[in-house]
Amino acid sequence: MDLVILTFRQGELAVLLVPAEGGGNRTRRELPWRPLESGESLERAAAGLARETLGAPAAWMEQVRAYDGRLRHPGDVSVSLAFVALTPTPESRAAAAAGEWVPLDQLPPLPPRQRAMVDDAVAALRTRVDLAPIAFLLLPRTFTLSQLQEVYELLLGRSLHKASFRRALQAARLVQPLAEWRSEGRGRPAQLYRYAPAKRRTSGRSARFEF
Amino acid sequence: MDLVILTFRQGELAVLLVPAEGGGNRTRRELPWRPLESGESLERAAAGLARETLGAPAAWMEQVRAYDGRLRHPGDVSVSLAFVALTPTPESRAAAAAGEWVPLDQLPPLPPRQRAMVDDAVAALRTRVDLAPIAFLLLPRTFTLSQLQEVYELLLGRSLHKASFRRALQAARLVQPLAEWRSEGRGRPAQLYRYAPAKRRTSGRSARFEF
DNA sequence: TCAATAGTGTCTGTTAGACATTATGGA
DNA sequence: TCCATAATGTCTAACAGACACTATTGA
Repeated sequence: MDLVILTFRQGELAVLLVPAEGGGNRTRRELPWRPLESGESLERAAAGLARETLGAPAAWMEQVRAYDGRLRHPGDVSVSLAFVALTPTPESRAAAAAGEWVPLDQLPPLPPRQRAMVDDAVAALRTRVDLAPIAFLLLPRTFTLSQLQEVYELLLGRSLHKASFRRALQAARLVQPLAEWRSEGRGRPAQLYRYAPAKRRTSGRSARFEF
Repeated sequence: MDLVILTFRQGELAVLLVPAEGGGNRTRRELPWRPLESGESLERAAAGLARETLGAPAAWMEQVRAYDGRLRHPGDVSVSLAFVALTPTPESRAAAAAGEWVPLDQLPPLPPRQRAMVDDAVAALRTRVDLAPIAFLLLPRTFTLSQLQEVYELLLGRSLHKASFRRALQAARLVQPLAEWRSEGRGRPAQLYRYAPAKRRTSGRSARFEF
């Protein structure tokens, strides 16, 4: 069982890597993983591994997929199961309990199976981003709309139109403005928001043929 | 490893069930499954099991997810991996090599873990139906647009507007009309089509908040 | 004053869905 | 003839994206 723990940090998606076990080269890093004990609940095992590595429970977890022996893995296991976990932006002072946040576009060489897991985890998020409020789980409790849009753009892999993004967000009634503003350098300070979903929309999306 | 093999038959989605092994009650049926041998490729094992059960290779396969011991399974395995497979509408004469097509809404009681697999397999299809041309894999080589719309409605779980469906289909340039018509009972005969994707569209779908 | 970012109002082209109408077979 | 289904044209409301503009801070 391997874990892809993701967060939003410094304008990028970052994954949590731990020092490779087995000694050897001391600079090598890898995804957190451990053998699955028989009879163990998958979700419980993944949640436990996340808590150990992160120092706190993950905000969200989901299975990604299973992998077989065709890609090399640091353990000599033939089948691995990958989970993806999300956690809010870590405070700069308190890093993870064990490990280091590495931006997705600065990944060191990983064992091939783990490299595939990272890619598949992000792809899995991408397919769920407009069906579940996962973007909010990557941000701190209060955030600016520009930060939120940045997360969506990272997850979707493309830039979004600002006015349209805010219109859709307002229509979805997902966030609540706070009486606080934050200055991020040069320009006008941004109002802070918090995630506060109101009521469900009756989706009503039609058949699309996007392939 | 368990297999959820689906097809479109008589206006419904149907799943392929085989007689339960282990003797016992001779009317019991279950999903096809077999233990995974260590070192075996997951995809290859699933494809082999599909070919044995179906008598022919499946048109498409994908992992669904892994399950643990919290739900009972006919084998005494603690962890199962479910795959979903699609196959075109079977000819009425030539049934599956081993097993029987059962409409999704007439499922007999299944082992709880397999019941969850069926639900998850359909849910997984639902999320992919507008991202991959899986609907065509459930139909025979030639089909009417009403049949195609019926498949989409079953996969999406809701009814679609006929004119809009055909407009979107035409814009996607996925099907080609044939010089054949088929009469389905009372009304005007329907033109037959075949799957013939032309060129890619540059998706361009924006951020949606459908939850 | 300038640069940079936040936030909003208006316009327009696209499109999903409603509605109506024609086409064509079987009963 | 009537009915059921196929297939298509037109209209409208909704909306994504473009554009422009105002607001508010730091340099």
